Amino acid sequence: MNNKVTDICEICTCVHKDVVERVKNESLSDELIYDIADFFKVFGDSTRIKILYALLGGEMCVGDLVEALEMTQSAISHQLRVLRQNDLVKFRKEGKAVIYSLDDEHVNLLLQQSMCHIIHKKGADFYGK
Amino acid sequence: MNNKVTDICEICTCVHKDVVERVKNESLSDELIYDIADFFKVFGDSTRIKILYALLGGEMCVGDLVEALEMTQSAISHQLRVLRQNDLVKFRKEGKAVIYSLDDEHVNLLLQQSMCHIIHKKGADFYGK
DNA sequence: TAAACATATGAACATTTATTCATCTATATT
DNA sequence: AATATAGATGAATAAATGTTCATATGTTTA
Repeated sequence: MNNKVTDICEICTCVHKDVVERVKNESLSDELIYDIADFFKVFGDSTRIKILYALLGGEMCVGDLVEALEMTQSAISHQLRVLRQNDLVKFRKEGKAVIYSLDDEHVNLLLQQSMCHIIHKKGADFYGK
Repeated sequence: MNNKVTDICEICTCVHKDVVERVKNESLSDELIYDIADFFKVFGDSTRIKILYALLGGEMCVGDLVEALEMTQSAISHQLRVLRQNDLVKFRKEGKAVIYSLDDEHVNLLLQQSMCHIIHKKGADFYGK
């Protein structure tokens, strides 16, 4: 098969019209779809997960994160920006330091849930090293 | 600054030892971190979100998805593989057709939650087109 | 005011990832 | 058995993403 988006209907015959019709009617706006995907994308990076998990324990300045996660200051800072832009962390300034904390109640819930899910599924050890 | 991972401790002085110590002790295994990030990564693509959302309404064959989402059969099939590999969808064969459905109770919950979250935050319209 | 420090950021580079194209497999129909 | 159909998949390409390097900004201290 070689479906162009424009001529799917004529070529593909294994179609349940009622199902397709219903799904098309109930479809979400493209904008919402992208927002949902982007939301998850933020959680889809190990550095950001580490940062978020660290902040679950309380606020931390950038230097703390750099040392605790053993990564460069630049890498941490770039990822903090992503988290900021998506309203997952907030910050306050204290002299030279910038102190970050979780911004969102949902974050906690979401991380806990996903960990339960994964641990349950893979039987992974919770704490490591 | 120019932090190498190996010499962070000597260079960076804005560090709260107690905090760093605690975070290091409570850190998750690298494996679990990657599993969590990978888990979210699966939801971080608009095509996969569309497929999952479509399947929330009930099982569908590949051809139905192709037509409903107006994408090529190949693109749909590739993404179904990702969803399969992550145990988010299951399938049964019926003649030539392969019929997919959601595999996991969590998926429903997670999608609903994230949508609520985003709609709440952005005030987006739920249904679109 | 100059120097030091904590953090942020732009550009470059490397890696990952999604889609397309072509082809392959398996089932069904003639 | 030959042909048609539904779906899967490998390779190639284009786009997105994360890290590093170098440098900029803003605050504090000497």
